[in-house]
Amino acid sequence: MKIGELAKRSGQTQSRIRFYERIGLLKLVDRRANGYRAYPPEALVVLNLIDTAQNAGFSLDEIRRMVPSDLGEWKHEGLLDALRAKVAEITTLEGRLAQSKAQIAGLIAEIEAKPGDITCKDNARRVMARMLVETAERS
Amino acid sequence: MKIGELAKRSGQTQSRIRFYERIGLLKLVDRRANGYRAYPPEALVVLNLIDTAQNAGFSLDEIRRMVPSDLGEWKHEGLLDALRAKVAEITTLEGRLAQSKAQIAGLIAEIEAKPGDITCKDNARRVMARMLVETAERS
DNA sequence: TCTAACCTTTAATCTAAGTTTAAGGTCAAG
DNA sequence: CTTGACCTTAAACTTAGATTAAAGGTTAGA
Repeated sequence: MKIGELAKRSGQTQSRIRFYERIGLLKLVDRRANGYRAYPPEALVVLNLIDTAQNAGFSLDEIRRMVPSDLGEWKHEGLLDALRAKVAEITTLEGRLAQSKAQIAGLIAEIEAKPGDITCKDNARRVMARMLVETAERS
Repeated sequence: MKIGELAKRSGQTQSRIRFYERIGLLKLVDRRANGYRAYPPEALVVLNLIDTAQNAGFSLDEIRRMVPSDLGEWKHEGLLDALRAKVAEITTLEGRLAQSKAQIAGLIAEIEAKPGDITCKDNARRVMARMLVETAERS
């Protein structure tokens, strides 16, 4: 399979596929006499794997460490550790997002609760004072 | 207040404070005769505000659009819209994270459920087949 | 043979949010 | 008057994950 076909079948750009090769992520490639890249069908599997892992939040660097690229010898214990670490990481991130969301929601409520008889400027001051309290609490 | 003091009191680096000024985020600054920057106390408030907003997940670009920098005229309706949009964005992100987490957790379970009588290589194939199914389902 | 579709390479460019470096001006103390 | 702390600028560099451009080689079909 030439790169154009692999690109079409994997849904990725040629430049991206060449980039993965350059950074040592996709080693499953040969060369024909004319210099063209020749991919075995497994290359499609690897590209899908990379895409899946990336969607799960792994960086290309992490993926390179996890995927053996020859597709047959997973350094199994390291992989499990990486997966568990990633779950923990996501959990942490979820906590931070929930906090941010609550903070913003609170701010919206604060702004909307404008007494109506005070000026916009005064409301701004009131809201700002509240935000600074939150900032102080966070640190 | 000179930049050194502002940096110390805000907990940010001088280069960062100059950078904020350069991109038009911190306009609350004067110059002394010698060329030194002179900050009013409110600059500290603005820096805290930027920090808070950034922690809530806003980009500097978004912050610039939201914060009027003269600290007294909030284009109120735009701010509320931005805040609501950010809450929606966080909610979307939370959904994606939950999905990723579930996917990884499933993968961990799959790997650990290795029958015990098959080889590591065969288990790799089994797990990979499973991952590719998930990839296909996602697209 | 011409042309269009493919393929190759290296190097530059992009975004975000800054940091670092180089070269130099200002100021207070001893 | 010199030393050290502080300030100035512009420009280059950083990371991640690519994309784009420039310049050129290969191949299939009419």
